[in-house]
Amino acid sequence: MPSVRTRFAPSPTGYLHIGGVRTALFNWLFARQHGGQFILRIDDTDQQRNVDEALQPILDGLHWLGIDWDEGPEVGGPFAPYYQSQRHDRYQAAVEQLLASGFAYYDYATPAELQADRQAAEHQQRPFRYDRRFMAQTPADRARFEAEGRQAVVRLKMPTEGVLVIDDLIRGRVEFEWAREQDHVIQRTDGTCLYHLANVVDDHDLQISHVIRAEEHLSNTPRQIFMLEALGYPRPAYAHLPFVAEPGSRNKLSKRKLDKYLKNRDFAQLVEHGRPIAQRIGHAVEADAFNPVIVDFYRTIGYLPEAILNYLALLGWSLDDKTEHFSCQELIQNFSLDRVNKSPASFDPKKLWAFEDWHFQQLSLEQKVAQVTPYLEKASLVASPPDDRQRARIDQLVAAASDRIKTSGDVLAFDDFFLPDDEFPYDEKAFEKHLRQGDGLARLREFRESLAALEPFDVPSLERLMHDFIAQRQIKIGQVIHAVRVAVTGKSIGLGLFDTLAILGRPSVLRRIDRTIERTAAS
RNA sequence: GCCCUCGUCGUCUAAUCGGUCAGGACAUCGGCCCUUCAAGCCGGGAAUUGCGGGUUCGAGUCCCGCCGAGGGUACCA
Repeated sequence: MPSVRTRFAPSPTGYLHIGGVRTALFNWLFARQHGGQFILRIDDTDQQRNVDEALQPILDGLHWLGIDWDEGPEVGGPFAPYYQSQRHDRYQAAVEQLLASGFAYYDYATPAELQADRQAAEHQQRPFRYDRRFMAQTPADRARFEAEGRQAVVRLKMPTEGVLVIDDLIRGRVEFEWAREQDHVIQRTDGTCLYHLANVVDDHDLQISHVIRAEEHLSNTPRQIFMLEALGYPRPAYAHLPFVAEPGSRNKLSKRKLDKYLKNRDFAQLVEHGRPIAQRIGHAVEADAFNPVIVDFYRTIGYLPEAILNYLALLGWSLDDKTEHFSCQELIQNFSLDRVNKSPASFDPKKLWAFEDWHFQQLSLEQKVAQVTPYLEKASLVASPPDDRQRARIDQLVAAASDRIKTSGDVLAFDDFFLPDDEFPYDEKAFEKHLRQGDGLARLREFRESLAALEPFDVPSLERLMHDFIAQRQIKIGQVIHAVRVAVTGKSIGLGLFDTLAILGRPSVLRRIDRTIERTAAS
């Protein structure tokens, strides 16, 4: 049985697109499930800019997600090089073979002539097909055309009749009439080769067994099959995946349309949640990469790779009518191409968020702490690495925060636990409401006295203290708790108050309350 | 224009050979709880399966015709 070999072939564009990840993921899952190889090939045929620089973010993104490749950049492999820009001699050889065997020809039509023909066909409302009037059949023809100052491209000599049948693993049987196909160009006048030729040669050279790619390539498959058969290559299996579409639409998700997506409430929320986190750790938020269409966005904010992979896997694939949560291992075990959907699936930021929440809550306390600590370090809230006191505090905080932390970066919402007692900022609205108005300040002073005498200073004692405190005064807990919270954290939202006080510890709590009381005096 | 693909609640989807009130999840809405936030618990609404025909005792599932969306039709990938 021939081994399963799949590939992901990104162009070095400088970023890893979320739709690209889904394609990579399906290829990877399929290869891993069958004990085959997953190959990373770089489609840099017409790349002007610095390939290394534009490729690195893609490699980094895949590494981060845990999508590893058996052959390709960084790891090499038996079929190197894995960069199309370095494989030109292979393409040249294929072009020559096609020419020699009569499956391709030199063509001397100018772009202007072709354009005119195309328009004429359009006016007559008939399908356009090049009539080969500048096809050179002999060396003499070539010399004659060249004497006229014409330059040659190489075109495929496509069949003019018959039907091509493709058994797509996802779409089923698809038929194309050869007569509708064009004599596509495979080599330009400057000698460079076009994508489809390169693609066919590379897939063959790398012994790709299953071509799993986006559906935009389905219509391109006939010309590729024509080439590979003319070249004598075996036909790989094909699986054309539906697009990952924009939120609430059938259009392909695109990096360029961020402005438009931001008008979508859910999408905007995703960005609004991430922005303060990114800013806090010194990550540029205007940068192109700060965009939920790009994987780096999620890495910056501290999403879990498992959550993203789980969500993406379910975008177009499902196991049954109820299973939603999968680890990578479970995906590898259960994935199958025949349960991939045919229709485009739109990207839903809210659902991704729900997966992130679920996966994060699966983590042990220790794992959560490990996830979260780098964020505190990057924001300079703790030393790097944190000292023992800070470490203990992170443990306590994460435990008390419970599911309030959903992405690693969320820990920064609790920065007040790591700021000096006389430096954490106050939310002015909350301060006004709970400390300047009503009797919050008076309660705070009284409560401070009780706190000073409390022994031991832990959660159960604090609860008891509060209970007695409000019972004696015949007041409701809300009449004191908010004032205390704002006094010690500066915020009106946060952890349970008793946890907050216990984590801070008595000296810190008293200093913070004193600072707050002084602040009410100053106006 | 022509060719190809797709079309089930707002979104992701489920529904063996056609066969119980079209199921689940996310979102949404209400209620409970309550110390803010987050959560938790209980409940609700939401799809005449793109539309119109046909076959059948019975169709989301089969057939025909429309419509809509996307892709291809490049010396783009």
